[in-house]
Amino acid sequence: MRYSKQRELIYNIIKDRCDHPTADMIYSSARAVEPNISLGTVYRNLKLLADEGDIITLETIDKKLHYDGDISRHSHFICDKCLKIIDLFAPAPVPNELSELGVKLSGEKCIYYGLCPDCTEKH
Amino acid sequence: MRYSKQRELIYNIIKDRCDHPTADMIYSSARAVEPNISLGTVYRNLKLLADEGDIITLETIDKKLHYDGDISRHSHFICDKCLKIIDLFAPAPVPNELSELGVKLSGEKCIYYGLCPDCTEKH
DNA sequence: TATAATAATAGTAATCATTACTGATAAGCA
DNA sequence: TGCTTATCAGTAATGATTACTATTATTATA
Repeated sequence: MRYSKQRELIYNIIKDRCDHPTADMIYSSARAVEPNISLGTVYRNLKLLADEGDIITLETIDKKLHYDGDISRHSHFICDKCLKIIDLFAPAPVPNELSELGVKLSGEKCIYYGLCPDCTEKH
Repeated sequence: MRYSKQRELIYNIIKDRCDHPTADMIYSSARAVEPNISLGTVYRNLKLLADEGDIITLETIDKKLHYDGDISRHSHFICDKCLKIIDLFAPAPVPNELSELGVKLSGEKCIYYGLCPDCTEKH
C-alpha cells in the first residue's frame, strides 16, 4: 500500500481521540486540517485501516459504523439512553463452547447495554 | 397493542426458525403465506417486537440487521469467511468493571469471530 | 533528478437497507 | 352493528456507505 497524507491524517485522528467516532465525525476533524479531503477518501481509508487491523469497527444500534483506535482486546458499554460508549478494559472471557466447536478465534466484539451513571442519576 | 395477523405471522416465522434471518428473509417467508404482506409491515413489526423484547436484534458486519427469536441470554459466533452465525449457549460472563462503574445492565451482545469448522476444513 | 506507471484522491452519482407517508382496511369497544 | 383508530399495502424518501471518473501524487527506475 502506497503512503498517503490523507490516510496518515485519518489514522492519527482516530488514534488521538478517546471516543469512538463515526465516519462523518472523522471527516469533520480531518477537514479542519485538510479542507479539501473528501468523504469518500475517509470511508475508503477507514475500511483499509480496519482491514489491515490498525483500527477496529463497532457495529452499534444507531446504524452508523463507529471506529476505535484502541486495538487492544477490550469490550464496550453503551448507554441505552444517551448512547455514550464506554471502554471496558477487562476483556470478556471466551466461552469454553468455542474451543469445543473447534474454531480458531480471530476476534470478539462484546457490547454491554444499560444506563450509564449520568443517565441513572437524572432518574 | 392491537392484534394483527401480520405481526403474529412474523413472530411465528422468527420463533420457528433456528437461523438469524434479516428483514428481507423474513419478508420472503411471510409472502409464502401472505402474498400481499408489505415489506414496510415486516420492518415495522420487527421493530415493535424488538422494542417489546420479544425478539433480539444482531448488528453484524454485513450492514443488515439480523433477528433472533431466542431471547435467552446467549452469545454468537460469526464465521469470517461464510458469515454463518452460530449460537453459543454459554453466556458471556459480565466484567467486574461494570459493577464498579455503577451501571445497571439491561442486556449484552457478544459476538465472537473466526473460521467455522466447515471453512477451516477446506483450508 | 527526470520520467513513467499506477495507486490514491476529490467530487459526484449510485446503491441499498430502512423509515416515512397516505389512503384503505380491520380490530375491538360501546 | 357501528364507530374509532391502530395497522396495513404500496410507494416515496432518507441516509449511510460504496462506486465511478478524471485528476493528482507516490514511488520505482533510468
